[in-house]
Amino acid sequence: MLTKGTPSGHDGLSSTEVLPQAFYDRSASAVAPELLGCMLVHETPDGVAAGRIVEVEAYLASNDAANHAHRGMTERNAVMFGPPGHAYVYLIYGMHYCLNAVCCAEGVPEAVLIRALEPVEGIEAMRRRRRRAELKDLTSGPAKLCQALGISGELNGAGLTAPPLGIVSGPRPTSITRTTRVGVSAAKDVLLRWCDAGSPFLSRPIRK
DNA sequence: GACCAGATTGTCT
DNA sequence: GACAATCTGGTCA
Repeated sequence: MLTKGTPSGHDGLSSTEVLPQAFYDRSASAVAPELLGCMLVHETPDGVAAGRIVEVEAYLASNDAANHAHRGMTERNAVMFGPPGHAYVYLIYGMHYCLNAVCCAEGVPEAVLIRALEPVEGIEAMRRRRRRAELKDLTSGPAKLCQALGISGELNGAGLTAPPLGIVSGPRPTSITRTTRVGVSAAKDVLLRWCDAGSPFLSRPIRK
């Protein structure tokens, strides 16, 4: 179970702290690198699915044409304008979901896109959802990890500080690399992607 | 391994 | 009507 605050130590997940809302109450560019090494946890009817975050991207409120909220609030991106510490889940290309952690103060639309995980718990359920056996194919992409963890549009706007969804703190990777973002056509030269340089679970190889 | 095209649908102009 | 923060399978070197 997800336990807020003090460690209680049962299944390994509850023995670590869920990141509080205050953690997200900063710029996405400050939050993003600190999410590396943390554990994304989703409690599903199938059991707990969890993975260590190895790749993230920041989307900023100002001077970032790649941000969905760049042109103002719409029905789709409204969650980004809400309070920090919530999940912004959107559908891309008509068939894939992507998960963001909303950051910054309410009214300032910034978010961190979770791009890749290292599978840790619930791996058999992930294999069933993904219909793939290979560990590297389970969560090495923003849409892959949503499918593997059973995250869909129903969780858009859900809190990240209480079940069924949460991120718990973990050890920082020893080597972090900062690069340009993947797949964006606007503002593509800014370095707003952070990777655990030693992880084999990245969605794309590290490039300059 | 690298590259390319197709799938598929909500959102925005 | 065009585009999109992607994935997958097929082809080729």
